[in-house]
Amino acid sequence: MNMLDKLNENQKKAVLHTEGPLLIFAGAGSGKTRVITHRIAYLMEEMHVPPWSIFAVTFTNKAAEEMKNRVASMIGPAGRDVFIRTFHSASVYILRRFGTHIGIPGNFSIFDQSDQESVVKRILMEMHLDPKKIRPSAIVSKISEVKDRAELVDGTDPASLLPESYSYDLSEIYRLYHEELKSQNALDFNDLLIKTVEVLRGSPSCLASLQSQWRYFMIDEYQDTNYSQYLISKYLSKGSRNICVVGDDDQSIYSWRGADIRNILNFESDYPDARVITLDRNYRSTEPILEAAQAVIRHNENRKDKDLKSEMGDGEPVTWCHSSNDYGEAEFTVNTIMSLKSREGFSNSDFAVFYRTNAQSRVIEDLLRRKSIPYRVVGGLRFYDRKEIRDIIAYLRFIVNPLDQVSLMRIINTPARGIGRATIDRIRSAAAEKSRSPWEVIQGSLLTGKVPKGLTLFRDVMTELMEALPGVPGSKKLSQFVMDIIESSGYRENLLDEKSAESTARLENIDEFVNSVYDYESGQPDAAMQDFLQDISLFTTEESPDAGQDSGGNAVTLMTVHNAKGLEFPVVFITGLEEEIFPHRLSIDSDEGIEEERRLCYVGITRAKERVYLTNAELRRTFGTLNYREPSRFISEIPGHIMQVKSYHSEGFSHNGNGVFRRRETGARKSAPSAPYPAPSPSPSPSPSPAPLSKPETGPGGSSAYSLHEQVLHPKYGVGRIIKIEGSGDNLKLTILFGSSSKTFMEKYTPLEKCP
DNA sequence: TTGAGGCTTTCAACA
DNA sequence: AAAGCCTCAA
Repeated sequence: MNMLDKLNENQKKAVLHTEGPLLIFAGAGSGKTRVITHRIAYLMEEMHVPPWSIFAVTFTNKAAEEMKNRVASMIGPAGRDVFIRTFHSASVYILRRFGTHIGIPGNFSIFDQSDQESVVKRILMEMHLDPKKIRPSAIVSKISEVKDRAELVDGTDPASLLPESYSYDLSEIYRLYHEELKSQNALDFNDLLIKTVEVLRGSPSCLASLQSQWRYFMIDEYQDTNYSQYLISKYLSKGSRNICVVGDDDQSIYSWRGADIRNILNFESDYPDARVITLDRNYRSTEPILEAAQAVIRHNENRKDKDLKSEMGDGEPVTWCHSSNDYGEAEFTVNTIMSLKSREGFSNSDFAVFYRTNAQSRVIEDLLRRKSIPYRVVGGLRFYDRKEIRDIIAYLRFIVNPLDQVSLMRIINTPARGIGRATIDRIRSAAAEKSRSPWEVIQGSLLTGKVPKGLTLFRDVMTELMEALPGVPGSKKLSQFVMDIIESSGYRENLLDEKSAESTARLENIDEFVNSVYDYESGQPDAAMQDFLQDISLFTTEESPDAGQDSGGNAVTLMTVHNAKGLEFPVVFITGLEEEIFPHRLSIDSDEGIEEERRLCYVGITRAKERVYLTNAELRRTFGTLNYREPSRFISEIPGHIMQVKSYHSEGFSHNGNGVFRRRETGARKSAPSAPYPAPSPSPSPSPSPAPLSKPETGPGGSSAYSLHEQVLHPKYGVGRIIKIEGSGDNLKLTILFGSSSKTFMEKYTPLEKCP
């Protein structure tokens, strides 16, 4: 078997150690994923372990998908039967199978942060507290923080963990919150893990059945596991003891989500017979990049000392570029991208631009767009977070789980059907009085007095849909069902009537959503609607299907540094390296905070294979106002002699055009920047090479069966003339002129007839 | 009850 | 700068 030939000594040892506990300390770029995938392949090929006996968890869906693909490409399609998921997704799997043992029906809703906030907001109002003074999001994060804590999972009264001395009773809110979730048959993200622990602890038969199913465990990014995740790994692997964890304390960046670094540091005391293997040869970054990254991370006090060695040889030094403002920073970034493309043959997909907060992406996006460089934004406003998608999902969620009031309240008057606050209050009080759920009140017509027409309509439409819910696998296509909802709820018609650029975009997104349902059902023909909903609730870092200008793949990648974890790119820009941005203002007051920011910076730099550009802007617009920012301390932690220093002065005006950023004369800033930083030497700005011609737009309706100016018959609007054709395939859109007004339709939804 | 327009608040990272 | 909340006229 030459599978092992491509591995170095320690990697090989890690692959060959299949029985008993194993801890792999894997430095950045040391081939961690390679080891995990080879280990899985080795287990299957050489040890003849069946794929379904292997349990692997990674940190993101993306990483899980990637790992599946890599395993499949090594050993063929059987690799796809290995259980590779995120912890949350594995928990949903376990809860679906065994949740009923602890009273959780399979059709539970999963509440994300905004769902949690609306629950809390209502509780606050019922307690006569002002949601404007006490922010629901703050309460939600306190609740979540407590639920991440080991003590709670181990059965301590939550009230004792909640901070006191507030003007309100936090533990009362906490209690009501959970009562509310229970009554709505909903779980939040923390619950998924906590309830899974409960199942494993409380039901020996469930545990035994899972332990006999899974015999080999691999936990990636172990430094970022929280206590519940630690317990889930521990219980599941207790039978076989074949647990392999992989991690790097320097890359722990999720302590704010309850990640507990002690899990990895205590592994050896948990498993005294554990084998420990360290991977410290870096196969990703050139020497100067690795040097700079290590120079930064060495400033952390609280870490295991280690030294990574680059196997990639010498390269270009890391560049620091100081700009006068955020617009200039973006200009420098985009100019450098263009110049590397034309002079050194890099292509768009070789570049990644990182930032600390999502809001920073805008300036860079603007400039990329202006220069016609295709880009994609990973994370940020997720596709499933868009209003119209959330609305449709709320319909689905409510139909699957009629106790889900958060969803009900979202859709009851969306689109507008004349159900306002007064009616909703009446429903609520009737529900409370009769101890029924709001839907039971609506459904059973339990309201006294006259009922708005819209409510009766809503009741009838929803009842019909609930009866048509694809229950038996294969009875009705999920995608067809979703299309029915979009139609019969009036959602689609409402958007069609609006005819604005925005409503068109929304229709497009809804169409894209239907496509995603279609893809899902093709991949999993037996899945029920509840499976689909639960799966997509966990799918968050998925990039929007229509992000950027070009989905063709060759695009510059934009994302937060957090999102960059586990990825690599030839050229990396880390932007906004300023005090109060990166490190972030809210982390700056504590050593732990700063150290986590520093690890984040380390993660960012170590994503790069060949080039790193660190940038900061002196003047940045935040919340609509301009602020001066000092360069980040992390820049000063890189010795001047291994870094190339530039400064870039923006040409032209700022984005808002009011001259705030009027160009300074080059050299106007003669005074050296504050002491610890090497003085930026004015250097010619990278001259923008001729921008590569942007791809010509996909010709209108290349393969379409329709042609411009053709006459067609619409079932509702009658005969019209096609005046515009956009998109193609499933996205084909036709704008048709009826008399003096025009309407745009998605071709795939519209039964049009051609008129000869 | 609706929806336009004005005022306020918000941006930390994510499953 | 942009989203969300509130108010008020219709």
